[in-house]
Amino acid sequence: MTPKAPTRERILDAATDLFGLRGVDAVSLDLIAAEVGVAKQTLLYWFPSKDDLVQAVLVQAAMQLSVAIEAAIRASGDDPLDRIEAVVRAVFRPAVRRPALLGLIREVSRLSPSVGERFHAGLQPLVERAVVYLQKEMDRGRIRQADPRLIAALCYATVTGVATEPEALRAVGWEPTTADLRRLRSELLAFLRAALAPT
Amino acid sequence: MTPKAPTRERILDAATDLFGLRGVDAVSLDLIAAEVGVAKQTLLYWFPSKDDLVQAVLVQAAMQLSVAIEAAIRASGDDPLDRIEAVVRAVFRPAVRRPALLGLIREVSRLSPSVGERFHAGLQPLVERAVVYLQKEMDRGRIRQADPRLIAALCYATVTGVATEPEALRAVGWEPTTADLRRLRSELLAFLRAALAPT
DNA sequence: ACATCTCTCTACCACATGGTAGAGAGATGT
DNA sequence: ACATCTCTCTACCATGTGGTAGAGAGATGT
Repeated sequence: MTPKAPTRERILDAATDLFGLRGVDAVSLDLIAAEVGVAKQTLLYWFPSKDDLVQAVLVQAAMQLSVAIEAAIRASGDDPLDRIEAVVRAVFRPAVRRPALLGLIREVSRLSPSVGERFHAGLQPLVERAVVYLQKEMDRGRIRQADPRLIAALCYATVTGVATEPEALRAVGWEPTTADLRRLRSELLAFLRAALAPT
Repeated sequence: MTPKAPTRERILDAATDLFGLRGVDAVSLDLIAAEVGVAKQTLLYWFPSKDDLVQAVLVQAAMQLSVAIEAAIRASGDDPLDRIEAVVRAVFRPAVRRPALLGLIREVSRLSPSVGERFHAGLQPLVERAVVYLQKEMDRGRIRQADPRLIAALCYATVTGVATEPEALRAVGWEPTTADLRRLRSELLAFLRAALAPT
């Protein structure tokens, strides 16, 4: 039997999956508690309120994604398209292992402003760096000239959109098999490369 | 059966906005009733349950989008990139007038399977036509060679993603002004054109 | 041995929610 | 005038929710 992870961590993990999969509103503290195998009050001991739990979950998710992205950037080559591909792959990997991760991010917009605020602040440095980088590469002519901020948003929308909308993918006959997943990733990368390549 | 009672329509309209904006789970029947200015039981008279209301809202939204898209296609020229641009503009227009419309669609994935099923079935013909069209234009060499089904999904993800994630746009300094909206649309179109243009 | 601290539990509550029952008020058909 | 149909309402309920109060069980420090 695997060593029992600390209660707090197990709660965070279960909450991440459930929130990302079904949405924050649709998941009750009772459900999470049942999933973890503890009493609801144990949840409320570690996280004084549901909002606190949501916030903790978001902070952890943002951390994990940030770390994965930073690592991918450091390990990637110089060409901007290669670097972007590395980032997308880095985002895809955890998203596959835990499909709820990206779905979670989309929950942010409908949570209380304070929570969204903090999440936003946490990712801001990453966003700024990305924008600066895009601008620099555009100036160098290695990426198509455009508004780097909107390009960042568009890439983000494409990646998270396609990774979090199984409904849309099923509508075009896609299925969550390993093979289809690989095809999806490769088409996504080709799509982004084409969208960003200098004219 | 259902005469042109203004009440029913007003309920549908309010529900569309609220569901799309805050999510189905987060909007109570009481809230919708208050918004419309009737008693909750009046809602339950027109729509026997909340699920029925949700379904009706989705059907209406799908209809509106379908009609807008069909009209755009019919009115557009022959070039596939122009045609795609026309469709995107057609989707953007109602989405701006009523920001909740596209947000609503993203709710589908977490509703009861039966509701999702029906919605899916309603849009299926449109999707199939789009895929066939993309394939044909790829064969003609007027669109970049790729899997037409995944291309459809990717375009969908990009458009709805960017139209429904104010959070992501705010993160890059975007604001919902008319001017910024126009810039966003024009960048989005350039992005898609680049992504789809033949190599 | 005692006090304290950490962690989990049972028992309970106030409240919002979706939904039921049924009455009243006009309109409409005969 | 009467019956019926359509529409909206007030009153109420069963359930699930987030959250409180506080006790018990170990471990740890003195």
